Amino acid sequence: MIRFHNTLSGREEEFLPLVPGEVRVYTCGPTVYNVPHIGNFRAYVFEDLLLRFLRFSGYKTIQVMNLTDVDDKTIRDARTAGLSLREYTAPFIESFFAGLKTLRIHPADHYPRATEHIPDMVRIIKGLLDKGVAYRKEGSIYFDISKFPSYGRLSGIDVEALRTTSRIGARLETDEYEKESARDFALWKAPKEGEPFWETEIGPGRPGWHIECSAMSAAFLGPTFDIHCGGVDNIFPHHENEIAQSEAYFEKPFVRYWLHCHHLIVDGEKMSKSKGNVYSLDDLVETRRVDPSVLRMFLISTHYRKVLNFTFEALDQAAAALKRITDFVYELEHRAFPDAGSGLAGPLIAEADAEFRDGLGDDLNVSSALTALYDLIRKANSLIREEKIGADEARALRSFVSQVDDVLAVLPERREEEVSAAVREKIEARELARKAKNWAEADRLRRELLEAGIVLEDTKDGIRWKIAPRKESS
RNA sequence: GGCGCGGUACCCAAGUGGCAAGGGAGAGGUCUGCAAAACCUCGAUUCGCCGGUUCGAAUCCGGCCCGCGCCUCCA
Repeated sequence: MIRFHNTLSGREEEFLPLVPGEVRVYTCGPTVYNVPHIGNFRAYVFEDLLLRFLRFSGYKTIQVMNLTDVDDKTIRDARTAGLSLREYTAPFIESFFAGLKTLRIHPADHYPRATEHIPDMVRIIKGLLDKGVAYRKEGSIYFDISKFPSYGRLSGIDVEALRTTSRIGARLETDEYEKESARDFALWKAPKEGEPFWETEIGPGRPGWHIECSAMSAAFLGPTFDIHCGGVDNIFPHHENEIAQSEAYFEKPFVRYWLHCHHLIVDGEKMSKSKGNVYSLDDLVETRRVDPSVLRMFLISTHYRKVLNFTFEALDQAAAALKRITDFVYELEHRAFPDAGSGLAGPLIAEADAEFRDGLGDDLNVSSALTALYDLIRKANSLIREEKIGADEARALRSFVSQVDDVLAVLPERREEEVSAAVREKIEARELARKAKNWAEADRLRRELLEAGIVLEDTKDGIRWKIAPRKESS
């Protein structure tokens, strides 16, 4: 059984898709006015884990991720740069997709752009006007939240309090607003001098932020779909407003399960430009040479509904944890196993498999799932040591780890295990020195190789070497 | 002020009524020329604090303290 914590109910619920065997998922994507940071990627990695697990569990998945390529900031910055929206956003979109690849995030089925779905949005806005739940004011169109009784259900916000209160108890004079209520939100914004706008049947202008998700999710997934994900900051107002628009227009339930991931903080503090602690993927992977697998391991290993604290020490710990898995795989692939095994590997795998599935099925409890894997590794290593794992069993274990990694996707890409002739010669020279019991020379060469990222292991079956994981440098 | 998340060993982190998972780091040991890898052993009489319920609580209830997030078109 799969259970997810649904923000709508505030508790865990059994997950059953609308159409048996098929899951439709909408994941809030990037606003492409800037290079995405690792906090953004935490959300995408979480969503990737979710989708991978659903497929691992036998579901067919359809995933849509939007690209918000028109909003206030995008317009503002494009204007400053003297570029069109399309020109301005192109490099950020590219950076976003490059990041997905780096972190081995499986591509969504569709990446619709807001600017390419204006007609879909206009249709909904027009419908909302016709139904009387939206109104025009000075060229803009607003959604009237008083016409949507369940407004506030997702976020648990009291609409009455919202109407008169901003933060810290400060009262707002609602009369001063153009909108009829302080918290009515814009569906369509009147054109402003020098800003891009679209000529449409509801008049010239550009879309409000929330409407794109209502329009594009319906276009690809239908008016009702299974899962909608995003960061916790989107619960209010973004997702609350999406529900209002979609349900008021389609008169059908919008999303069945809302899954929100918490934020990533850095050194215990919120990422912010003023603190200078905002990291992009390139800052870590290119500049500091952090292994992308290690970064993914780090991002994945804290439960998605908890705040994740990014520190370089935590990254080192993730690297150590990952190494435990990669060393196990290395052992399975490079050791000479006896022909006959003990028959103990099968039950071990079955047990780990069940625990792994149960763990992730429990609202993506990665800790439990990883424990299943580590338990298997410890027990299997123990059997390997006792020569109780046969060649077939080693293959079965390797295959199980691969299956698990279809979900986690943390094992490094298979590196070409080729090194330069110079390194190869050095390894041989070190072997000769060792055979001659010239320990000083052998150790010196080993140290040199280690600095070049080559780890040597002397086993009773002979020398073997592996490429050390990349270690970040600051 | 409202809504929400969290406080479990040196670090990370599961567990949500019945003897406190797992990973890392650390200590000791086996193996090894030495390492590396691996395995074994050790490690919280205790789960932010104080009360309460219970045969029994990290887990339920009440109160308090601390950290953090959102309530600004920030995932």
